[in-house]
Amino acid sequence: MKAEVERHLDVMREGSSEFFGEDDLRERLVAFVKGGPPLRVKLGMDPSSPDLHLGHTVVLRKLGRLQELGHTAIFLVGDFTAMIGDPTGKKKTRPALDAEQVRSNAQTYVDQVSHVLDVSRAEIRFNSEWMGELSSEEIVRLCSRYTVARLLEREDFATRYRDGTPISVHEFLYPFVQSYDSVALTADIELGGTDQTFNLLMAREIQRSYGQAPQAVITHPLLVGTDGREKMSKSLGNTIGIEDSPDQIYGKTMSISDDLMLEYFDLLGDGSSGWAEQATERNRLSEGSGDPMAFKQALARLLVTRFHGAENAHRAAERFSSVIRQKQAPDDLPEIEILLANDLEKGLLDLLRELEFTSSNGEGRRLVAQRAVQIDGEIVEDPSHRLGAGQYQLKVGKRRFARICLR
RNA sequence: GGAGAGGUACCGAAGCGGCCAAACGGGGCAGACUGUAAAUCUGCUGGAUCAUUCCUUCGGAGGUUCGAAUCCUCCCCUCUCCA
Repeated sequence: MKAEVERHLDVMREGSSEFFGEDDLRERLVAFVKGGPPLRVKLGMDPSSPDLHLGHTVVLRKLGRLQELGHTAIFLVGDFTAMIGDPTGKKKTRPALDAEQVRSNAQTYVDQVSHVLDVSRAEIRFNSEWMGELSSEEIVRLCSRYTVARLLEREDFATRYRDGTPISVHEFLYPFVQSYDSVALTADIELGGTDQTFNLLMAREIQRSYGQAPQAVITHPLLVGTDGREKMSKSLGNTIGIEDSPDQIYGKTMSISDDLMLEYFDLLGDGSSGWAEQATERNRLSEGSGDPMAFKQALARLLVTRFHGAENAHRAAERFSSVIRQKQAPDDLPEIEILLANDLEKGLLDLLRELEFTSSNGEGRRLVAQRAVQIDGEIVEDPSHRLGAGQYQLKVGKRRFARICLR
């Protein structure tokens, strides 16, 4: 009995950063193990960008594992909240989204989440469900439960206030809404990134003021983006997306720094078979021995496998080694047919733009001048180069290839 | 309501009548190096043409000037202090 409770707590702690309210939770766990109701575990996400990435999966995996222990996984889509725009960690006001955008993002979220979580057994909720109903009177009452001074304790607000960066009043509302979500869902546990600590803790107080037992809060370290600097985020363009192709996931993973790859391994690994096998190698690397490249390849394969299966992971690995390492064009490039106009020739710069390799002729000229453009393996020197009818292999930079047929 | 400060390219930030398509840093792209990297070094980084030149851009709209991102007027937005 006791061991069972500890087992649950261990899973909760694993890979986490901080755990608040553990003692209260233990009591509820004991009740659960004795046949009581499962704990309600909340994880909320804003459908502000349509794509989920590896950063989101850290916490999603945790939700999935708690689900496997028999608890209720609640995936909350913050469709109402997205219209406010989460100010967390932001240096300036985040643009609010319109209802249309939010709805379509929300739908793709649920689809994507199904890669990491058993959606059929989870409770999928939208906070517009209750927030849309809340009267102005109730909103004002909700706001009376917390003070401005306490909101300003938040690092991001404090910084912006001090630096004179604008803070709109509606941004103050965000943590209230998020807290109210916990009330509406009667959450026992809420998961989130460390950047959400404030919001998550505030929910405990709001729950208490509504006469509910406060939720436990488990925060997790933020996954650093592929740039190795900032947290992974779509707007910073440093993500590895759940919906990325096998080649993209593999290639992006290979491009991260050695330091970062260890962090990825630790945060993204879930102790399942493939990961466990690499654990000893991982320890060898942190001691300075071992083969970093082989390890990174293993990591890349594990990640591709998770989202696309072992078969695709194997193919991605092979393609990577021939295309990038041996600088060969991929052999399964689709051929693109382009019809020639009546002059029977096509200017290289126009062609590059049609393939969307460049966005202007200036950029094309630059690439030619930088000796980055190859046709059939030959570096092109002349930007005004013209191509007649025929088949060509085009290479731009390190990894942009095209097989074209001009007719 | 009063008094100041400010809005510059993807971001940060100089410029304050012509030499400004606009310094510098970051980011991005390319090349070298490498283990695929990272770090480092070099170059490029509004558009059309590349020979000159032309077009669009410095919150918005007007105006003054041969000529404005730079001066004037009005408007919009942000910040600070005081009420």
